[in-house]
Amino acid sequence: MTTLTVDLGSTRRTPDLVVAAKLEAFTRLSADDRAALAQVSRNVRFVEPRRDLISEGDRPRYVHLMLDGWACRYKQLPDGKRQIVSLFVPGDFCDVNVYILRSMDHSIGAITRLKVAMITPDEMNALTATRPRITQGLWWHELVTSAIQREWTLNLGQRSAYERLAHLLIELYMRLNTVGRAQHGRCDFPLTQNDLADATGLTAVHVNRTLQELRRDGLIELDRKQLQILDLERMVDVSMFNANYLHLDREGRHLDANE
Amino acid sequence: MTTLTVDLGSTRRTPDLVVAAKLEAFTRLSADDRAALAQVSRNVRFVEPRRDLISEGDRPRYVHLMLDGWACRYKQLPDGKRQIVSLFVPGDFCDVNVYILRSMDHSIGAITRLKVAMITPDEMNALTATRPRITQGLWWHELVTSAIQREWTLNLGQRSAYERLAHLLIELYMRLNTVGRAQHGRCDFPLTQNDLADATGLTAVHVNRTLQELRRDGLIELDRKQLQILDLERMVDVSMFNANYLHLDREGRHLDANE
DNA sequence: CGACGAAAATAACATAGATCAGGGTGAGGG
DNA sequence: CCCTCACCCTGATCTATGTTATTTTCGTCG
Repeated sequence: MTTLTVDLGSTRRTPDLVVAAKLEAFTRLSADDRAALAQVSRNVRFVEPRRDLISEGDRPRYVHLMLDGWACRYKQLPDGKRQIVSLFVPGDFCDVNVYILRSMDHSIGAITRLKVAMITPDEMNALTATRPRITQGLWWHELVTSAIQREWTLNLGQRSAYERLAHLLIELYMRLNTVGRAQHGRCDFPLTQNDLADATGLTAVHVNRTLQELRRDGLIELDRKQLQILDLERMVDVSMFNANYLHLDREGRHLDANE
Repeated sequence: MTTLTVDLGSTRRTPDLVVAAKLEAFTRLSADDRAALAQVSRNVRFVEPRRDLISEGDRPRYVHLMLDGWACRYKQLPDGKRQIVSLFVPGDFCDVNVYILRSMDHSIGAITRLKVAMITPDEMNALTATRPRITQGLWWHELVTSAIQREWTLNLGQRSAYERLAHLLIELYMRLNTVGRAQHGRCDFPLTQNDLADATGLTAVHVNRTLQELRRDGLIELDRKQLQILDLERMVDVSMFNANYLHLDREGRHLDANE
């Protein structure tokens, strides 16, 4: 993980292979590993914002891999309420193994325009059969995904609106940072206040009020889909953010506040 | 765990092998498969109520399998708040593959006295290398566990206290039913109102009031750790319960309301 | 450039659920 | 047999967040 110095020239380390960046948060990959990942990402599909990549009830046929753009998993209740249960950023896999199930119990929707790789079960099997580090990496990825889901449960169950939003912002910043899409406290942030409301179990009105509080307190700037975290340390503090659940603990790896 | 009262002759299908019952909700198992599961469950440990099976920060060394009793995953915040993020009932695995991680990001605590099998990574590998149906079953189990975690997110984010509690009660009833520990709307229910509060993100006071509403509305009886669901259909209705996320959809299998 | 729709902001008011402060009850243990 | 401790229950009050409704800003597209 190389650090960047100047605020801006933000060269992306692996513009073409975010997945590799993601898995390398856990394990080192060989050139062959990277080639295998690239190989498996050839079958690409684009999804327009606000369209579903896959809908509740569909039979899952592929493993999806986010190459670019943001997406969300969501569930809808008969009374119309919607909960975003998780978010996908570049480098995230949807569900290694989903195709075991008969039908999706939730939908996956595009937030921005999406570039996704569609990987067949056969390709997945070939990958895991021949590339043990990737296999390990995928298991790690699944474990982290579960850990994030648990943290969201905690977030919704126990944190106030203010803490909850701060926590979500840090999490996303951290996740983007590990794939080289966030530095110096700054990252793209395409969620609308409505999306944030659906993700945090709050109202859009209250999200609006609370974001303003965060701004007033000098913690963040958020404007035109750009997030700037002004004081990460205080953000971590007020939201009781503990990064252990992201399991970014490869040997020799460490995150540094201004990275 | 001995069964209760009169009511009916509730014969348990697989008293000694709950896991098998669980996995058979998804796939058929051969006699050899069952033998392998029994084999791997030899190394047993007991945990007293309110003690941790494993604590946040510990390095995970085994896969745990619940042979008897109830447990919960929980996370604690620096300000003392506690969230139960999931519940384990007999037949549940803790985390196939956890041992990949350096340290636990949450604790697992016993609710009742617990009988757990401790399975080593080697044993797991041997199991998955030789028993493909079990391997498939374990993947299914992991997918269902994730789906439950997402449903909890939805539950906390969008349902009212009344709906939320009703939903949780049905889920647990269903899960117990698939391993033969619940029939005719009745099952053991060892959670205190405090536990329920920690699991639903409510106050114990409000859980109390809400349970009384559920009783008043003729939906449940809950007394001395025994739950009776009086009107499953209405419960499903008011809580907007949709069983699809449990993926109990093996061919030829179906749940029936009074089972 | 103007105009239209989506997103953000504001304000007044309503309420589910939290908080606080007790009181009651029943099962196990000495 | 009574004590005790955990659990359950109750009532009064408070507040974080929801609701409804309207206005303002912004980005895009003709």
